[in-house]
Amino acid sequence: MTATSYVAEQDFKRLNPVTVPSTSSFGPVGTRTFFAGDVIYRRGDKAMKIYRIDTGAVRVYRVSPSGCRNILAFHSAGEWFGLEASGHHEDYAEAICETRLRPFSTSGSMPLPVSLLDLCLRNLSFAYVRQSLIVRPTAVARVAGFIEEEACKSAGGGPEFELLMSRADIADYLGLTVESVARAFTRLSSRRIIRLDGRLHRRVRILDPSRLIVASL
Amino acid sequence: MTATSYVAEQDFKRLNPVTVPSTSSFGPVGTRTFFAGDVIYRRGDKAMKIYRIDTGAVRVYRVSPSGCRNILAFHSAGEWFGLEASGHHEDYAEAICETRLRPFSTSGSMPLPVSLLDLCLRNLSFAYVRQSLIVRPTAVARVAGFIEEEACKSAGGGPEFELLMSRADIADYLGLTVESVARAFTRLSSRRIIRLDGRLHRRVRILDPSRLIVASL
DNA sequence: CGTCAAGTTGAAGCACCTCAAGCGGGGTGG
DNA sequence: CCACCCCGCTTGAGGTGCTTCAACTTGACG
Repeated sequence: MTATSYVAEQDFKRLNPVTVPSTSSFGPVGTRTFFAGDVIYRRGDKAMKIYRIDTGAVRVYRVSPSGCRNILAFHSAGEWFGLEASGHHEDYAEAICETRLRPFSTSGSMPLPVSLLDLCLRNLSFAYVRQSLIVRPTAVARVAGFIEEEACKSAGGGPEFELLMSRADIADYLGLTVESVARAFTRLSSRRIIRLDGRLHRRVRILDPSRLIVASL
Repeated sequence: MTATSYVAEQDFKRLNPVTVPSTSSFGPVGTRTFFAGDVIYRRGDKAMKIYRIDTGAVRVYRVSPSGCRNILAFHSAGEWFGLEASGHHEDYAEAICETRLRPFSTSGSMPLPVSLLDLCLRNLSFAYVRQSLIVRPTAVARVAGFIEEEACKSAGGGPEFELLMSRADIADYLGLTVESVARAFTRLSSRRIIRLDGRLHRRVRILDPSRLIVASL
């Protein structure tokens, strides 16, 4: 179980053209833009805001005492994250691609456009789904379940969609190694259950939804 | 019905700063008693109440499409459970041993003695802890982490405590088989990190806390 | 064209799972 | 009272699948 290096995508970010974070007058706090690998908050930071994703995607993770990164959740457009029980963040949040966020202060008197309880229940529900993913016995089952999940989130159930996250991110989310994830993808691909295309093989087309479900059991 | 009543040492001061008024002041809802294996609610039941545990312990689980039981959480004295996002329960709840509960209606006009948001945040926090447990690579690491967790919850960090749940429960919680859990226990035991005693070897004494931590990494 | 990052593939080793058998305590019935 | 059964736990042997380490491919960028 190798600890993944997080330096990688930050280097990648430096190659991207730098744009000024737009401070459009949207509500009490403006929109902020992040690039792949940018840190949104760190463990230990004061938790005073919650964030809504306009475009892009975010990974929320913790680092175990042994140094392994453990991704708790991927959040994509329309979702909220950043709510903490205590006054400080217990985890890290990073953009996995170009991402526009709207922060909302939780301490201010400004009314929030979302119920904190609903938000929390939704994230709890996500957590339970992930738990049922991780305990699946084989790597193929976990990856197949992950693909189903992403298909629902990204494409509204449509057959084709783009994975925003790297294989390493998926591995740290599913509790597998990068190699096992890659092998699971190729196995599903060679069995004609999915097809992989595009840059870094991150474009997924589900060819046989019913066999994908069978594979995920 | 097996009247196997494991009388748990309760000190329910720890997690909840909320003080619960006596049942009488809350009118219609009283205390209910369950025995080991009794069902508290089922998947599909209308979710109209939340429950506070007075004494005993509860397992909350789901059943995967493939028929595997997946335990999401163990709750013990002082903790709350049963809150659902939708109007129906997505999971099952059963008593692990003799358990006294206080149900509180969430729909009534009666004020609740606990913040639903706090409750939800706490359960989310539990879920994240469990996730970091499950992804640990080896069976010994998972079981060691589980023992630490239970020591904190049951004995307030004390060196000796009683496991309320069976090895099968632990297995379904950690994503392992019963045999692997048993082997991990014996391994920790023969390495003099813990000692197992009592009925069904459920009494655990932590002999070497620091090596337990090392084993859990 | 060289470099680097991300992904894929191969080979060897080990950990977990499966199946099976063996304990041991508690409860039941003769 | 004692034998028996049942259930939970433990232990053993064999097979499978994941991890580890390593090499290779591909695409992007300068």
